[in-house]
Amino acid sequence: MAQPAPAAHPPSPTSHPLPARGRPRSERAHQAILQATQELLLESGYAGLRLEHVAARAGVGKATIYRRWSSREELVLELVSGIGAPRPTIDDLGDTRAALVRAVLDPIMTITTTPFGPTIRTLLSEIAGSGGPGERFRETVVAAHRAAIETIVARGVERGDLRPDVDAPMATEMLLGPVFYRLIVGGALDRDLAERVVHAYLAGAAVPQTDWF
Amino acid sequence: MAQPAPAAHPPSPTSHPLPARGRPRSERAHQAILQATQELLLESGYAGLRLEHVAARAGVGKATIYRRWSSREELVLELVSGIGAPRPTIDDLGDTRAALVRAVLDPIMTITTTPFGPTIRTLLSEIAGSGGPGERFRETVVAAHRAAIETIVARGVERGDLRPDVDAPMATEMLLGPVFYRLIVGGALDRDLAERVVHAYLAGAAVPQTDWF
Amino acid sequence: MAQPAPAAHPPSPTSHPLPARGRPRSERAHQAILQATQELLLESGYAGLRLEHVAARAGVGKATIYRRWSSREELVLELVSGIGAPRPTIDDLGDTRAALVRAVLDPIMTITTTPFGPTIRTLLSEIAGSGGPGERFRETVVAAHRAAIETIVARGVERGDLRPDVDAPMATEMLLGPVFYRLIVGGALDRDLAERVVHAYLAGAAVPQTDWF
Amino acid sequence: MAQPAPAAHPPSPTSHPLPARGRPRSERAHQAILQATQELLLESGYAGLRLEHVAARAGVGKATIYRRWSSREELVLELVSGIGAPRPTIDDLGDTRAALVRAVLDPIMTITTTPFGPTIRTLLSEIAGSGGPGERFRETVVAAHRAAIETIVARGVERGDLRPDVDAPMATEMLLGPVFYRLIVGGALDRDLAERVVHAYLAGAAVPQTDWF
DNA sequence: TCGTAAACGAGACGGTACGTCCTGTCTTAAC
DNA sequence: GTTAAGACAGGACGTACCGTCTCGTTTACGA
Repeated sequence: MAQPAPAAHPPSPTSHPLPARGRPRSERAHQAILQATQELLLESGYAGLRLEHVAARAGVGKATIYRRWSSREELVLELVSGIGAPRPTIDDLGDTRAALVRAVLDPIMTITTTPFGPTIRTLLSEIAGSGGPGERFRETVVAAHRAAIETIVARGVERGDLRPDVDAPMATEMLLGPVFYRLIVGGALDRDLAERVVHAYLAGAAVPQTDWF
Repeated sequence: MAQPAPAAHPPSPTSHPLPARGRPRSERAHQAILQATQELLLESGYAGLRLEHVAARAGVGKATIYRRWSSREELVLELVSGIGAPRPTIDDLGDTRAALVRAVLDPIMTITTTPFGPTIRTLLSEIAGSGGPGERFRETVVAAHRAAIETIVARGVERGDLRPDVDAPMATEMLLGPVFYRLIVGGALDRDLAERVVHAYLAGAAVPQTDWF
Repeated sequence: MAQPAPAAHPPSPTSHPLPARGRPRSERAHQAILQATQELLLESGYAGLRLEHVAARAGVGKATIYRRWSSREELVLELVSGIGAPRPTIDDLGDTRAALVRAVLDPIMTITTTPFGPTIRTLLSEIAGSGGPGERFRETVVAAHRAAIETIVARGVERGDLRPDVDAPMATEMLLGPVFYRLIVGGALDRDLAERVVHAYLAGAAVPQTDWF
Repeated sequence: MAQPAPAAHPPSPTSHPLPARGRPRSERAHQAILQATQELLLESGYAGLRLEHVAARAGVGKATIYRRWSSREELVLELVSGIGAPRPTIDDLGDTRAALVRAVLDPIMTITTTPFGPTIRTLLSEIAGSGGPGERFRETVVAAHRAAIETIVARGVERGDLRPDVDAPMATEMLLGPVFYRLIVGGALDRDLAERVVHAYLAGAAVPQTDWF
């Protein structure tokens, strides 16, 4: 969840199997399109994004865009998928709390310090939908975060930091839920949020030593 | 958070100060527009909503729509704002846990059992934005939920059910965050979710009697 | 062909047969409508005339216009018909040439010195058409001119000023044709035109005493 | 004044200086638009002509029309300008009278036997106006007729058929005026009219050998 | 002195067309 | 075979008027 580099163009996964007939595709045009899309997405939002404007700003014909991506959705998703996986937080050193704070802070930093934050905001509706974009976002970004948090929780239990009966599958919802909540509803997205979320998650709200729950 | 009744048209905040010159606006047309919008929103999503189609289905001229709402956004937001406030949960009977479960379950039920669930999903990007629609949604729906939860938490503390040092302002984020998380990322939205969220929130994940946190 | 006074409202031809129940029609509104129509016709032409604007400028409801005239055409025609007949040129004193000049000059003066000139220009297409407006124009304005000219020609023949074999029915075409020609094609509309037309009409273009024609 | 062929699209006055970038304009669409305009103009008149209907009947997008003509007026005028110049009547064989009859008959035939007659009738108001359409009509159609008639008159004088002192500049008004008069006011437009106009113009109405004029 | 009834101003109504903009496809000449 | 350019058919946008209607108000007449 760091390098914003947009992936290479999909039709050539690794190498070019064909002997490459005719004029080769322009890498310059490809990058210019992605760059222009990025800018216009932030200026006008997803709903206001016009491929005609992308083409004009990139100095490219519209057909050159359609040759590479079949729709506005496809094009934008290539940008967002670049958010990638979080650094796996594998280099933990025995501090469960710190690891959780880092896991919460990671998406917060992506949202607030990279261009993908605003982009994601404008794409929320598409991500929430059941169509391709949402699926792709879930498979890449979300799955990575969930895996990281579940790893930390499992280690915390092993280590004796966390209750053995902790509801592990809910951990991601409890810890990242507040981040998404503020993404939608508003509110600060900063280190303080990460720390208070982790604290509340660990400490619990109920008076300890009671058994009414 | 129950009656979908759309508010009366905006220009009359409380009462009608003017003697009402000219032919009055047709309540029939007003309702037909909202009804058609509702239907088409669910059929095609927000991005696919065409005011021309709304007008046609409602049997109304386009001008009659624009006379009431300045944009597609405004129109749709009036629908969503109809979600209104949750039943205040003030009639609680001393059971803090049950009250919290109900507070979490309330938006879940709205999302899953009323037409506003799908509608909200398609409007997430607009709600997350800083424009008028998001503001309005926050002022009505969100504020009501936050108030309800903060009331329950305050009572819980008074009653001795909750820690005196509980991070009360974070309670809404911790409890509703998971609901928004699943709204975006996917996952069941049901009573089981509400109960597990409340349990995790109350119990905490950390091993009790420790003081490492 | 002088007094622009618009006729009284059509539904009461001479007297009021009904006992006149209800509020009587406002003469003030009637005049204001005609006045506003006149102004807007000159500002925007017939094609650009909007009854909505007429109503606004007259300070009148649209229904008040439709109560009196069934269409834009009807309203405008009432204005144009006010052009009326030429002064009959009956007071001639034996000078055929002067009478003809006056007959030609009369419509020229109407066109150039009254508001009906520009109005007629914008209505040419309607007048040329076979619909009601043209019919009305022909019955009133045109018929009067034709009658005046034919009277003068007949007297001229009696008097011995004009050839006995003159093509009398063509006289109107020959004398007023050039006026209409310039109305459409452009060119000065003044006394000089009238005099040259009459001169050419009387003298003929052919060399006299020949018999090749 | 015969071939209705509409001129090529305006932006290429003589030749195409640019290397013609992008897809070239479709000649097929161009002709379809003019054809549809022609038909609808005769069906509904100028005032009733709807570009939306033209586009539909031509099987063309509205933008394709606006790419070529900036307004309804422009489009229709291109049709009318197609009336073009009269056959120059230069091949005259010494018969001044016959040449004049032919010059008068030429516009009569255009009006009565081609689709441009009704078209011109509906456009009279526009032609009479000082705007672009009228200017264009005058520059093409009117100028050609005037030139033809003035040539005939000059030759007639040379030949000794016409008076040396004939008011040559008035000849066009005298000969074509009656045609325009009947176009507006009604009346037969046929060979008889042409012959009577020319006879009256040549013979003059006054008794010959008098000198009272 | 009062209804009663029609006209009044205002302006909303269901429509239709406007002229603009954008979509996704196609067609050109140049490379 | 790809490129930039730009025309293509289609369709929605938001605005402007059409001719009709529905309000609350005004103005006259006949009871």
